[in-house]
Formats: sequence, C-alpha cells, structure tokens
Amino acid sequence: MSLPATNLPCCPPAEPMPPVPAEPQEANAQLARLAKAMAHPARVAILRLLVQHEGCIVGALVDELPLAQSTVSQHLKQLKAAGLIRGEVDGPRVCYCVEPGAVALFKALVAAL
Amino acid sequence: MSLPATNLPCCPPAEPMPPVPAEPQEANAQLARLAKAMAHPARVAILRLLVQHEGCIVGALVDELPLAQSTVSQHLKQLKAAGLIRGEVDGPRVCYCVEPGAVALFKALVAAL
DNA sequence: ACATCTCATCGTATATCGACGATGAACGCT
DNA sequence: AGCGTTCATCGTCGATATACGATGAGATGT
Repeated sequence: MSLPATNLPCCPPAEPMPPVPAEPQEANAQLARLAKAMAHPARVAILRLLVQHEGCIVGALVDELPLAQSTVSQHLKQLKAAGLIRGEVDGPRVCYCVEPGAVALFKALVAAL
Repeated sequence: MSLPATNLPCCPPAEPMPPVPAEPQEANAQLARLAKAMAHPARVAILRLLVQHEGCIVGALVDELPLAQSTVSQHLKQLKAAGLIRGEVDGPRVCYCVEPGAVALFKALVAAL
C-alpha cells in the first residue's frame, strides 16, 4: 500500500550480466552463498518487495516488516553482501534496489539443479 | 567415478506434484526453508550427486565429500527434513534419492522471484 | 546552531549451525 | 552366536545467525 514508488536516480548501470561459474565446485559454492542469503523469510520478503517496486524504494521496508529497524538493516546488509541488492545514499535516505544480474545468476543456478 | 549406479527398488511413488502456496507469506516461508536447506556447499553437492545418479545411491556420498561420515549424515538429515530427499532402508544400507516434487517447488519459487 | 529524520553500527543475549569422535542400532554373513 | 558393515545419534566445541535496544553518523530544515 505504501511504498510510494519513488523513482529516484539510482540503480544506474544495473550490472549487465552474471558470471556463470564453470567449475562445479564453484557453482556449488555460489549457489550455497546465494541460497544462504535467501534462507530467511524476512530477506525473501525484502527481495520480493524490491523486485515488485522495480525502481527503488527507501526504508519504508521497516513499516512492511514486523521487525525492528536495526534488524531490517542487518538483513539488508546480508543481502548486499551477497550482491543481491544495492544501496545508494540519496540525501537523508538510502535507496535500495535489486541487482538483476545476481538474481538472474541465482535463478540460473537453481534451474540447473 | 565410483557410485556404481545402484538401481535399487526405492523411490517408488515419487510424489507426483508440489503444492504451490498461494499466500505470499507462505511462499516466502517455503522458499526460505528450502533455501536454508541449500545454504551449504556440501548439501548442494549432495543434492547434485543424487540428481545426477538418478536412481539411488548410498553412503558412497561419504567417499565423494571431504567430510566425516557423521557430518554427511547430519547434512542428509537436514535435506530430508526439508523434504528435498528421501531415505529408505535397504538391507544394511540406506538408499537416498531426491524428491522431485520438492526440487520442482524450489525451482518454481525461485523462478517466480 | 539546533533539532529532526533516516539509517548504520555496537553491544548483548539466545539459538542454531557445522564439524568431529565415539557410541549405538539394524542388518547380513559365517 | 558372534562378527563386520553401514548408517544414525549423542555429546561437545567453536563459530555464526537472529533479534533487540541504544547509540552514532549524516543530511535536511528551521
């Protein structure tokens, strides 16, 4: 309902393509790493909210989740560390958006199971 | 190299279809649960080995992984708890095989991101 | 300068994970 | 019965995850 669909000037280049690992062991590690980032309902919800509002959304995420602000921030940190999202400072707020390449890589790795 | 492609009489019915959750919150929980099961390279490797040798393979997994037997057993337990694999006793050995429905559900949930 | 708003980080407490060795249970074989 | 093989479980250890409140950093607005 909220999430005012802010089209802020972020997520500009949008990382063209995901590198697909050739070594099976590397693929396993990559998949495990990305799966670990998705291994919590709150992070799945965050990613879903970010892909739905395709542009960028700000910290309104806290209002959508039944978690404290600091907890949401930690989940965002994990998603960012996994390369699945990007956060850019926009004045007093921070603009979060998905990294389409990383999500595509995740989908590809899972589909290849 | 090993893994003698044992075609044992297990994995008979092979669970016809995955139930796809309608509630978004339920879908998040399901995806998180399955992703958590895949959140470790060893478990990804195990699942991959099981799908490659489509029939069933037994504790030869221990030979393929750089882990102790008890550790592999614990990973198998987690995969089984997540519903991704099935284990049936076959004489002195235990026959593990994938649960295609659960894997398909996982793929569908990830693809729907 | 000051207050405010937004978000990250710190510190802490509890729970779970991941690994191993050791032990136990189930089964087949002689 | 007794033995060996196979796998699960137990107990333990250190590391990590999850949650929260409190505090800090940065920018905006008065």
